[in-house]
Amino acid sequence: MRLSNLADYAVVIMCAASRHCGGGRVSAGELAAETGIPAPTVQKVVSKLTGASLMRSVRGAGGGLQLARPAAAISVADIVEAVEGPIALTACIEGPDCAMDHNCSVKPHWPKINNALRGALADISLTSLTRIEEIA
Amino acid sequence: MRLSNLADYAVVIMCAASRHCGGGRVSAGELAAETGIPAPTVQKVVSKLTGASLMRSVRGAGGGLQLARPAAAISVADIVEAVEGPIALTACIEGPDCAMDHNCSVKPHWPKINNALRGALADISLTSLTRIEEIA
DNA sequence: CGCAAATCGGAACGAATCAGTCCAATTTGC
DNA sequence: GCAAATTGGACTGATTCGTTCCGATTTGCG
Repeated sequence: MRLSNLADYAVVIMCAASRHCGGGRVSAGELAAETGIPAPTVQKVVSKLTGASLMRSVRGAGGGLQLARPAAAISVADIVEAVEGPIALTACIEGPDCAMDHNCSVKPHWPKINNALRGALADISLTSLTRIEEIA
Repeated sequence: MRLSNLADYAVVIMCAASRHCGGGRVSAGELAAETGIPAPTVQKVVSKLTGASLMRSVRGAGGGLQLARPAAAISVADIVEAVEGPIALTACIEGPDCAMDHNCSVKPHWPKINNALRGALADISLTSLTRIEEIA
């Protein structure tokens, strides 16, 4: 019940990138300096984010990163899924690895729980995270 | 965004124990045979469950396990917290390990997300998991 | 009253995933 | 054409998770 540090970093990085979205492209080193995350780690997170088409990357001198979509259209659920894969609490949903399988009475109920969690995370968008005065 | 196998097993074990709750005590080996989980693993999960006062254990010959509370009063959130610790997506909530600390604009919003997730899990009780006909 | 069986509890080992770091490929600007 | 800058992927080390085994405790029976 605790997401990995990579996903945590991804949220912080996306939040920092949303501020520079209007200014165009931002380099990975710039994001590392602003977030305090080690530069190589930022690169790793960014690579996953671009792979999930959440960010757009421009290579070469003067290149950098920028959000692929408006900040309002990106939710925490999207970022978490991009870094940690699909939001599924149990592995038995995808493949039949559980020995019980047919006799497991709990199995049919997991999708309901997964949807509840995903919905809770989908309600949080990047704009709501940048609004620092809306905490209380 | 995926809970550990231990927590998954804990939910299945608690669900299996709830059926034997009326019959009194159940041995760990019995639960292992019904759930298909390796017996030693069941013991480990049970030890954590009893430590969290979710189950009551009786040692000695003829002993066994039983639910400490009615099944309706136990939620998935309780079981997950018992096995995996408090439901907190990020570690920065408890201790100041993040270098940003004061400048992190995302930090104040995590409790809201954590509460949303915990609420989603708290709505699922053991009785709702045993009701197999209420899936759809 | 002593013995034996059965059970829970904790500790140790191995494996897998995760976090962090480094180097190579590519592209733009001069 | 050259050089600088940046992304992308691959490797190493560490932490945590999962599994297994052994010991301590308690009850039932002879």
